[in-house]
Amino acid sequence: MLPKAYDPQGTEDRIYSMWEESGAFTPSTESDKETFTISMPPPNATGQLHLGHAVMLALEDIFIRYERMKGKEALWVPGTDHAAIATENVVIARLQKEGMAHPREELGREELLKRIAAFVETSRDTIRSQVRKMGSSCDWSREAYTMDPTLNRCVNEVFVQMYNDGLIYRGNRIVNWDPNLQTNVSDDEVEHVNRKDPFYWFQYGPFQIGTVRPETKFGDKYVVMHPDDERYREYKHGDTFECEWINGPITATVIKDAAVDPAFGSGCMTITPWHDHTDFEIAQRHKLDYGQIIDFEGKLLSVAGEEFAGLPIEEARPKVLEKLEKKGLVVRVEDNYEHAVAINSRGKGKIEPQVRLQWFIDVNKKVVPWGGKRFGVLSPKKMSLKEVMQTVVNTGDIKIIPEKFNKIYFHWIDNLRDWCISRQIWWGHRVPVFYCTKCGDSSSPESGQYVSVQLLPTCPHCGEFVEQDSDTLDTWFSSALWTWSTLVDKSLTEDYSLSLKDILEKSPDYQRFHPTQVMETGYDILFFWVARMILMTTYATGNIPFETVYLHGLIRTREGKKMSKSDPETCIDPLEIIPKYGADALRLSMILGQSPGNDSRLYDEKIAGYRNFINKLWNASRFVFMQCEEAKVDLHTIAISYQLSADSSLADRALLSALQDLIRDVTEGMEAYRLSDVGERLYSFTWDYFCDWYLELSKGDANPAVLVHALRTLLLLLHPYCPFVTEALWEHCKPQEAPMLLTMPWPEVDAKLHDQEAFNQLQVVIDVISSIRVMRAEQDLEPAKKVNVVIHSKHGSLLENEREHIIRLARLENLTIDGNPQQHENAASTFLQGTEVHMPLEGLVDKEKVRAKLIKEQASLSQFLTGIQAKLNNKTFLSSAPAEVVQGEQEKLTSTQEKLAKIQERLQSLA
RNA sequence: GGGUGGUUAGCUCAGUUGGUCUAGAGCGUCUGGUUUACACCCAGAAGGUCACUGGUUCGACUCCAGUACCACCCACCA
Repeated sequence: MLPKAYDPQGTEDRIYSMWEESGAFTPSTESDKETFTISMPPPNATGQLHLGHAVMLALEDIFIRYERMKGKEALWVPGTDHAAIATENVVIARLQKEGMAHPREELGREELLKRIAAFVETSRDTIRSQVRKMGSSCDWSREAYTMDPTLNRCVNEVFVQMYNDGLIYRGNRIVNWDPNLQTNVSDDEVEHVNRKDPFYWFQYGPFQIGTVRPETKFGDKYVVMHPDDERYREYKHGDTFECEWINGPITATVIKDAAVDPAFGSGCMTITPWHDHTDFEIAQRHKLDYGQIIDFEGKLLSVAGEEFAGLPIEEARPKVLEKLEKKGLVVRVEDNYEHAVAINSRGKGKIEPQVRLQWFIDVNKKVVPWGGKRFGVLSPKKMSLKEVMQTVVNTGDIKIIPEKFNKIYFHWIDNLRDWCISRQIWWGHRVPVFYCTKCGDSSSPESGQYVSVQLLPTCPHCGEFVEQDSDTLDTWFSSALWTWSTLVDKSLTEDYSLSLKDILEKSPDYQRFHPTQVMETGYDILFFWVARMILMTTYATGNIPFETVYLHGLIRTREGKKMSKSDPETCIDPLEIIPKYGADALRLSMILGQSPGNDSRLYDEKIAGYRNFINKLWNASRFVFMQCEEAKVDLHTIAISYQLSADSSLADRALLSALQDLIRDVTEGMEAYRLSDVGERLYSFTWDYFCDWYLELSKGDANPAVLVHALRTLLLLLHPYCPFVTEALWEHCKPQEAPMLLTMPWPEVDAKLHDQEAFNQLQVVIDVISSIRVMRAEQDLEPAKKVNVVIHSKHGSLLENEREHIIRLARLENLTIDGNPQQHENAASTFLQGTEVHMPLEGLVDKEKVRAKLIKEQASLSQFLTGIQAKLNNKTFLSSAPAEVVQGEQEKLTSTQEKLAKIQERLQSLA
C-alpha cells in the first residue's frame, strides 16, 4: 500500500530518469505529425537556477507536455548561454583571487579564452541538472550553446550578409563606456538611477552655466542657448568672446541650438561632446571640434593640465572646484540636486560616455525584402529592419501575450537607434572583420578592411598577414539567432562552399521545426532578446522566429520586492524548495493565480498550499486503489474508456458528465494559453468536486470502474502541470498495456458520457445537503423539538428513481429522521413534486429568508427581461447586430420568462 | 518629461467580449469535528458601498472621461 503522504524527493529523480532514458523527449524528424517547437531561453552556462528560470521552465514544460499529449511532434530545445561579460568577469575574478593581478595581460587572449571555455565546461553540468529538477521535458540530444561552432558560423554568415547589405557599419560614435569592465554596452543595458548631488553654477564669460560634473569642463569652448531665448538676443550664433576658465583664458564660441531648454536654469550651457550624448549630437549638428577629456580608465588626460592630468575624476572634482573658487568663478552651489546617473545593468559600474570606433547595425536603411512570414515570399518594396519588426506584429504574424505589450513594443521601436554591436571584451563571437595595414589608406576608412565568414589569414589583395578586429559581438547578437541556429545541421556548417540559405534548406530540423510556435520568456527581456530575435531572424532567414510570444511576469518576494540573492531572508531559492515541497508544488504555485505579464509574489505558505493539493491528489488516488482492492478488482485490467451501464448511479453519471465539461474547458483553455484558469479549474474540480462529493458519495457504494476512469482522466489532464506526481500515480493505475503518462494521448470529450440532466440532479442533492449543513450550523438545535424544514434548491427537482439517494445522503449527514418511515417517504415525495422538501428534521429554516431571496431574484430577472425586450424592440440593434446575436437574445428572453414563471410558482407555494 | 499597468475580503490575487456572480479562490481568523484516502484533513462562519467623482446604458467590478495614490518601463534636460 502507498504511504499516507506523497514523497517528492524519493520520486522525482527516478521518474525524470525514466522519462529521459525512454527517449520520449526526443521527437522524430521522420513522422508526418504536426510539429510544435519551443526554444528554451538559454540560462547562463555558468549560472545557478533561480525563480526566473523556474517559472520559464514550468510554463514551457506545460506547453510542451500538452502538445505532446495532443499528438504533436513536440520539440523543446534546451541550451545555455555564454553570457559574455558576466562569464569573463567571473573567470577574471577567480584568477585574481588565485593571485594573478592582471589576468588579461599575463595570459593573453588565447590563453584566457581557453581558461574561460574550460571553466564553462566544468560548471555547466550544474545548470543542466537543475533544469532537470524542474521536470523539464526538453530534448537533451539537441542541446545547444551560444558559443557552439555552429552558432559561430551563423553569426559570421549574418554579419557578412548585413555588412554587404550596408546594414552593418563602423563609425566613431558616442557609446556607453563602462570604465570598470573596459567595454561599452548597448543603450538597453544602461540603467538610470536617481541620485542627489551638489549642482554648481559657474561664471563663463558673460554667461552662467550649471553642472554636476565640473571635472569634465576643461575643454568646453562652446556656450549653447536656445535660438529663441530673448535673454540672449544680443549674442549671435558664431560670436566669439574671451573668458577666464579653469586653466587660464580661452576663446569661446556662441552656438544656438534648440536642444537647450530655456526654462532650465540660466538657459545656457557649455558642452562636452566627447562625454555626453546630447553634447555630442549638438557638436555633430554644428560640426564643432571635440576632444577627449577623460581616458578609458576614468582618469583625466593631459588636456586638464599638469595639475590635474592622471587624476581619477572623483579626486579631481574637489580640486577643480577649489581652483574655480579661488578664481572667483563659482557663482553658487545648490545642494541635493536630483538627477539621473547612468549605470551598467551588468556589474552596476558607472557609465562614462566616450567616443569610440564601434560597429553598428543600421535599423533605418531600407534593404530588407520582407514579404510575409514564410520563406521565399519577397516584397518588391524594401523595408528597414525597424519596419519589418513593426510589420510582423501589426499583421498578426507574431502575436504577443498579453496584448498590452504590443504598445510597449511599438513604442520601443519608434525610439530605437542604431544598435551598437561591438564589445571590447574577449569572451564572445569575434567580429569577423580583418584589417590589412598595408592596403589600408587613412583617407578611406574602408580600404584594407575585409569581412569574412572564415578566418582570413592573409590579405586577399596583397597577401600580407591581416589582423582580425579585436572586438567581440554583443551577446544578444548571437542570442538573436537562437530559434534557428539551434536547428541548423552541424555537419553542414563545416562546409564553407554553402551559403546560409543552402545550409538552412538542407537542415532537416530547421525545415521541420522552424518557425517555432511559442517564445516564452520574462517581459524584462522583450527588448534585449525578443525584439532582436524578430529583427535578426526575419532578416537572415526570411521567416519569423516564432508565432506567439508569451511573456511572464517577475516573481517577487512576499513584500513585493525583487528577489535578490543578497537578501536570503525573503529570497526563495528553487533548489531549496524542490526537496522540501517538490517540483510539482513549486510549478503550481508559480502558475495558478497569475496572469501573464504581471508580477506575482511567492512565499512559503503559497507553495505549501499547492503541496497540500498534490498530497490531496495522492490520497484521493489511495482511496481509489483501496476501493478497488476491497472490491477485488484488478485496476490494471480496467479499460481506459468507460461506457455507461444500467447500474450507473446518479453520482456516477453526474461525475462522468462533469468530467466531459472539464476536458472541454481544459482543452479550450490550453489552446488559448490561459494557463492559470486551466490550473485553477483542475484544482477545484479535483478537490471540491471529485474528492469532496464524488469520493464521499462513493463511501459504502463505490463503483471501481468509474473511480479508476475518473482518476485516470484527472491524471492525464493534470500531467502538464504536475508531471511527477501524476506519472508516479499512473504507474499504479494505468491499464496494463498503456505507456508512460507523458506519452499518453490527451483525453477527448465523450459525448455519450455527457449527461447534463444527471449533473443537475446531483447538484440538487448537493444543494440539499449543503442547506442542511448550514442550518445545523446556524441554529442551536434542541433535539426534542421536531419541526418541518423547507429546503430550497435552485437547480430543479429530482427524478423519482433518485429517492434512494436522498435517503442515503440523509444518513450520511447523520440526520435523525423521525422514526416514522412513512413520514420520510412523504417528505421525499414532496420533494419529487416540487423544488422544496419538507423533512421532519431537527431544525428550522426561515421561510421569510427564502422568500426574500426569491423576491430579489424576481426583481433582478424582470429588470433583465425589460432590458432584453428593449433591445429586441430597438431597430438599430436588429439591423446592425449579426443574426446569431439576435437569436441569442431571443433565447435569453424565453429562458428568463420561464425562470420568472417558476419563481412565481415557488412564491405562491410559500405563501 | 513620455509611456504602460495597477487600485476587488486582514494578506496575496482571479474575475475572457457589460446581464444566472446574490462579486470568487488560497492563506489567515473564528466555531465544530479523528465519519472506511488525506490534520499536508473534514464541515461551517465571519469578512467587500469592487480607490474616488462624473458619464454612457434598462443594467457597470466590467465601457468612457477626470482625480488621487502605487508600481514599472523609456528618455540626451546640462
